[in-house]
Amino acid sequence: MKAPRGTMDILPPESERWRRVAERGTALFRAYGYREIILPIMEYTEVFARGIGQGTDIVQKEMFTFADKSGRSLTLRPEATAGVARAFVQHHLDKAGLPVKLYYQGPMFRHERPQAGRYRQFRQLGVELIGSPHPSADAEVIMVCNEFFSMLGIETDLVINSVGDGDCRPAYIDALKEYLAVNKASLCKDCRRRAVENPLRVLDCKVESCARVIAGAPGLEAFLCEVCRQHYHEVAELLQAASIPFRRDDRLVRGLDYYTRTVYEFQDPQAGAQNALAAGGRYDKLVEELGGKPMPATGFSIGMERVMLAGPRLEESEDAGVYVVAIGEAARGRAFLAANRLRSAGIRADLDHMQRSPKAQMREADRGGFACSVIVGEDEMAGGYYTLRDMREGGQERVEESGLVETVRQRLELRQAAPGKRGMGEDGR
RNA sequence: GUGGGUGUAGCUCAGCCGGAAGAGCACUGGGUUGUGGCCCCAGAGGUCGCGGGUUCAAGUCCCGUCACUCACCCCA
Repeated sequence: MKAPRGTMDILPPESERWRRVAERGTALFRAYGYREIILPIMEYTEVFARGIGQGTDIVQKEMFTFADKSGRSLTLRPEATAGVARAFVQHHLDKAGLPVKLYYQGPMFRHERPQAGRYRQFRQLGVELIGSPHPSADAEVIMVCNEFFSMLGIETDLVINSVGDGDCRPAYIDALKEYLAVNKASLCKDCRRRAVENPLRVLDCKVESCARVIAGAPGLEAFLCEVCRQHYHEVAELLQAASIPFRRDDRLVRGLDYYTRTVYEFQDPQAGAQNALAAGGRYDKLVEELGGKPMPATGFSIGMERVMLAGPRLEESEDAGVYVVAIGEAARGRAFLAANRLRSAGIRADLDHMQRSPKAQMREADRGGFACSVIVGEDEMAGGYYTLRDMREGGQERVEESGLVETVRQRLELRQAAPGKRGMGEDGR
C-alpha cells in the first residue's frame, strides 16, 4: 500500500516544521488585517469552469472531477480564489463594508504528472483583498507576500507584469495572433497550437526558435490602455517606495483567465523548473463572473511544498520537556502520576511504555531531546522525594513532592533563556 | 499525455567479467545492584520493485510491467 501518486505523508519532525511555517504565515496575515476563511475542499464544477476559465489547462485537463449520487458534478478545488469569490457572493460579504480581507490555507488538487515542487495534492497559503480597485491594494498584498519570504529567510525574485483589462487586452491579443500567424513557420509544434488557442502562452515558451520570434513580438505594455498603464505605474511606484525590489517582465503570463492588470510571481532563483513559490494578481472580473456585482479584487497564493523545498529558516524549537524515569516495577505507578501532574501543569512530559531498563529509559530521555529527567526509584519512594536530573549539564538535585511542578518549570524556563545545545538545525531540510 | 534516470535492510548506498546478499547510520540487548551522550561487544532486520526469458547458475544479461524521480506541457 502506498499513498496515491502525487500525494505524500509529512511525518514528524518534518510535520513540525510545516506547522511552524504555516503558523508564522497566518500570524503575519492577521497582522495585516486579514481574517481566515475556511472553505469546502470541493465545489460544484461550474465554479471553477466559469471562474478559472474554460480554455485553461487547469479546467481542461487537471481537475479531479466526479459526480455525486444525484449526478451533480463536483470538483476537488485546484485553487482557492474561485471558492473565495463564490463564498463572497453567496454570503453577500460586501454588505459588511469594503474591502474584505481574507486568508486561507489548505490542500488543493490538480491532476498533473508529479515533479520536483509539483504534486497532485499541494498546500497553499493565500490572501485575498476584495473590493478595492486601487494600486495600493495590489501593493499591499505584494508586500505581505514579500514579508512572508523575508521573515523565513528565503530569497526570491519578484517579477511583475500587467496583463491589461477587458478594454485593452483583446486588441493586444489580436495583434499578437496576427504577428504569430505571420511567423508561424518559426514556432515549435506546441506554440503553433497556442498561437490560435491561447496566444499569450507563447510568450513564455522556452524553445529557442520561439524565443527569437517572441523577441520581435509586439509587447503587451505598448498596448495597455491609459487606465491600465497608470495603474501599473502606480503599483510599481508604491513597491519602490516600500523598498521592495522587483523586475518587470512583460512576458510573464498567468494560466488562469481571471487575472486583470497586475500579475506577479515570487520565484526561487535556486529552484528547478517549478520555481514559482508564490503567485498572484488582480482579478476584477471574477466575482461578477460568479454572479456577484462587479467587484475588483487582488490576492496571491503561496505554495507550501515549494516553500519547504526552499529551506525556510526557523528558530529552534523551545518545547524541551521532561522525561520521567521509573526504576523498578514498584515505581512505575508513581512515575505515571508524576508525569500526569506535570502535563496538567502544561509541561511536556513523557515516560516509558516499553518496560525498559533504567539505562534504556535514560537513553530515551536523551534521544527525545528532554531538558531534564525526573527519576523515581526505591530511594525516592522511601524518602518521599524525586530526583531531578539536568540532561544537558548532568547535575542532579532532590525535589520535594510538593515542589515538583514548580522546580521543573523553573529548570525548563532557565533552559529556554540559555541557547540550547540541541534542537532543530537552522536550515535543515 | 511525451521523454530520460533510478528501483538491493527502516534510511543513504556498495555489490567488478553472471558463481554462497554487504557497509555506514538508525534500531534492540549487554559491557554498571538505580542513570543518557563517547567507546566496545552482540543481535535483529532483505520476496534484491513485480512478472517472464536466457543460463548448470541471475541482484548482475534480455523483454515486459509497476513505482519513484527529473524534464517537457502547465503551474503554487
